[in-house]
Amino acid sequence: MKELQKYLNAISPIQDKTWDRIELLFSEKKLTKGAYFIEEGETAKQIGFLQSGIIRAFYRNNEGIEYNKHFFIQNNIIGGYSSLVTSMPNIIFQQALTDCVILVAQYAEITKLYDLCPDFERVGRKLAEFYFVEKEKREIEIVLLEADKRYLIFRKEYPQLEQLIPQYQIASYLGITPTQLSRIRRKFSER
Amino acid sequence: MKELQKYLNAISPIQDKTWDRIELLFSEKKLTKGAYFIEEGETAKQIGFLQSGIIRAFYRNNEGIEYNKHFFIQNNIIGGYSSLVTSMPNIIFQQALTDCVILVAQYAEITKLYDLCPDFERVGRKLAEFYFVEKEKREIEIVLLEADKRYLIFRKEYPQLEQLIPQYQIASYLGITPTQLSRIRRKFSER
DNA sequence: CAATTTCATTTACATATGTAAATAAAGCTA
DNA sequence: TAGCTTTATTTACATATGTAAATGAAATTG
Repeated sequence: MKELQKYLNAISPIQDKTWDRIELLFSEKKLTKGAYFIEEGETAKQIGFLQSGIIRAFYRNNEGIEYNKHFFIQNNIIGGYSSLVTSMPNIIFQQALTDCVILVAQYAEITKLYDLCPDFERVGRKLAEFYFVEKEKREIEIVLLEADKRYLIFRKEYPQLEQLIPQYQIASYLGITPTQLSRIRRKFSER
Repeated sequence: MKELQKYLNAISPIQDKTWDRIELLFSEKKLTKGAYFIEEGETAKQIGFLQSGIIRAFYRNNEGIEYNKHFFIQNNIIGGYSSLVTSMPNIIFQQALTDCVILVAQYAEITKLYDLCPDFERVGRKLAEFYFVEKEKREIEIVLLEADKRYLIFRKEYPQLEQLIPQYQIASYLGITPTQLSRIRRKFSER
């Protein structure tokens, strides 16, 4: 719990009594490798905080081809934001790539608390803004940079991850096939 | 002004007296073709509502290569959202592709009004959420679809635009060269 | 209207990436 | 540990896209 408090406080300061209320909303839950935090067809209801483990957020098209939109690592908020705010079924799913421990809260409870604690609502808004900026950056990377450059950015952004998850998950994040990632890796190791 | 009121009301209802205050913040401004609403290096201060004309939002990298992130058409909000919320210099610029008439307000005045009118703040929040969802959709398109499919989506999304702006602007939106767009267009017209 | 500039298309070639199948390596399980 | 399954790499070929330069068409301007 301590880590969640630290995380929220770093975004925007929250009062101690606000934290007392927040704490009550979250409870610990375990996800084993391969299990889903958000599944196909569901409408998102919960929000989480990843205490340990790795989760991927991904999209799957009609032909079953998947694209990894994002990897979540320790001490980050998880949950289907678009689905939460639109109340439409998820099109982005979230799955544990390793065993995970998460803190889970009902999103409806969170928004209720927004009404009572403006300092907490500010955290929520800033978080959304931060995600927006991140997304803008990634969109530009995807269009303007080639896969080898994006691979280097991935390694910088997630230094630990490369050892922990399969190559084909990384390829999917980069928007290329495992074949192509293999070629890129060979190219870099040859020098 | 009427159109702006309609636009905001459609997102979330605003009271008449709230609208009276909003109206005071906006004033009309003209942009001639080629002029910038947001320029390089600046930090965004203003927000606008496009009454007529076309504006492109684009990114330019170190080598001067540009990527059109978005086209704004009539009756849409414009402005450098990321820069407004982070107070960092713009990395996305906005330029008129045709002569434009816009309504302009100081963003600081807008946020001040949020404090007074919760119904207006709700509009702001919903708008941000809507943008977020749009972005998620576009990210998926870019990674998962090939240029010819994205071209068809562009034509559906902006039916009028193809006649009004140069092909190379469209190519830049699709993340390809004018050469490649030309090939794609030929492919479609051959059938 | 002629000249100039801007834009779109085409051409030829190079490269990045995809697909499908084979092989190699690593990890898991009975 | 042996055998099975999953994952990673390699190979051969096809295709999408890029680059650079030439050409053609359209728009603009003096």
